[in-house]
Amino acid sequence: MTMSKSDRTAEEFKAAARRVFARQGYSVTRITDITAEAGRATGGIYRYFPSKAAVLKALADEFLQARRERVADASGHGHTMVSEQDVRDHVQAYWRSYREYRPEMIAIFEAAVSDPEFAEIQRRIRAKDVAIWRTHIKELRTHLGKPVAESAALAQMVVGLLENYCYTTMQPGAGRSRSSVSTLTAFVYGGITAGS
Amino acid sequence: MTMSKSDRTAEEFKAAARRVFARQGYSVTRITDITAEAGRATGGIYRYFPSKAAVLKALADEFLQARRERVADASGHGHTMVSEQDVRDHVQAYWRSYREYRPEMIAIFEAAVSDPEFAEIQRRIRAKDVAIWRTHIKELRTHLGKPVAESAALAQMVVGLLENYCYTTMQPGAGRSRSSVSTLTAFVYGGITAGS
DNA sequence: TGTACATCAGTGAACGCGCGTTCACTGATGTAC
DNA sequence: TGTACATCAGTGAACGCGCGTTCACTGATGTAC
Repeated sequence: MTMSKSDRTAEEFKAAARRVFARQGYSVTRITDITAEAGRATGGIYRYFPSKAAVLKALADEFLQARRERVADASGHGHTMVSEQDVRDHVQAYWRSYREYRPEMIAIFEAAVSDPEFAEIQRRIRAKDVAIWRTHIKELRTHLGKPVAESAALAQMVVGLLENYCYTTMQPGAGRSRSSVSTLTAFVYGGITAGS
Repeated sequence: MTMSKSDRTAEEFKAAARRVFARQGYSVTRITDITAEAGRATGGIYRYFPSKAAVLKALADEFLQARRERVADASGHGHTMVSEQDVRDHVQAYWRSYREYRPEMIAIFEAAVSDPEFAEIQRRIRAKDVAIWRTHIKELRTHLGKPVAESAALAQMVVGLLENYCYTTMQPGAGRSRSSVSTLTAFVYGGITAGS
């Protein structure tokens, strides 16, 4: 894992972009904000990234890669989803992942509004989360002897709720937010175990 | 309520903007898309609206006005919130309102990403919904003998869930979506009656 | 260790594209007599 | 009803601003001998 000078500069630009996105979001960020944050001249970033969107694309790809590895790890451990505590673990995992990748989440979210490429990336991220939750919800509802037919819709709601809540409470400019994992867990658990 | 020719043209521009927003959203919409949709020359819209944002502002104000009247009406009827059916009524009201004002909701949502004025409008809309739901959740939880302390957080989650779900399922370009009021109601009811 | 040359990272002023906005003009509608 | 003039809605080509992107140049690092 040795790194050329060139690689390091690219990393610095990415890191600077992350910091700027965290501070002010993606849409209002100018390419000069990123280069200034990196302490470099405007044109320099184009040696490493062909466009502003490409910088975010690189960050998004790293996030996707990291998540793939994380999911691969987790699936080996034979987790089950049968209790509220299990739900809590997953809610907490989502919350933490969102907080860790907050700049990416915010930026992808904003970019998706006007750039179809990021809309697609966002759709993929969501779809993966929904698929995971659907499996878990099926398991939990089976365990509780409840019908399983609505699992897909419930999963979509859970993911929507988590995404919206994290996005809203971790907005750029919002103060540091206390974790609301407990209340969130209660709500999600109540929601997915409800009905018939 | 008589309308001058001038008033009518302004209305036509607003109606055209609504249609365009519904079709393709706000961010990617160019002022020429709106004027073309209205069947007029580019410059004409500036006789009635000082800017592109002002067109959306006018639509947003109409929405806010309509909602104020609707809330005033409803509060006279002495609604209560003690059963799942009551929750369903409110979920359905949200769903229908969102569908009726879909162009405004989508456009305000998108505009909020880069324009602080619309971020503030969106915040106001949300805050009002949260306040209403908080009252209702308190009532319901009191009725069920459950602690009321988390009502504000729960209300925020309900509104976030509803907003996200409506936005996602009513995206421009998404096919006509069946109403999911039943599943949504079950989830929300389960969520807000959960805990202790 | 020192000199000459090549390569390459980095600079920042200038460019140019997209798009919101303007404005000189036109044609229609209204008013006076 | 008809003519002359004023007003005002509407036109669309041109303007100009913001910002992403380019490119001729500079200074630093690497290589050969």
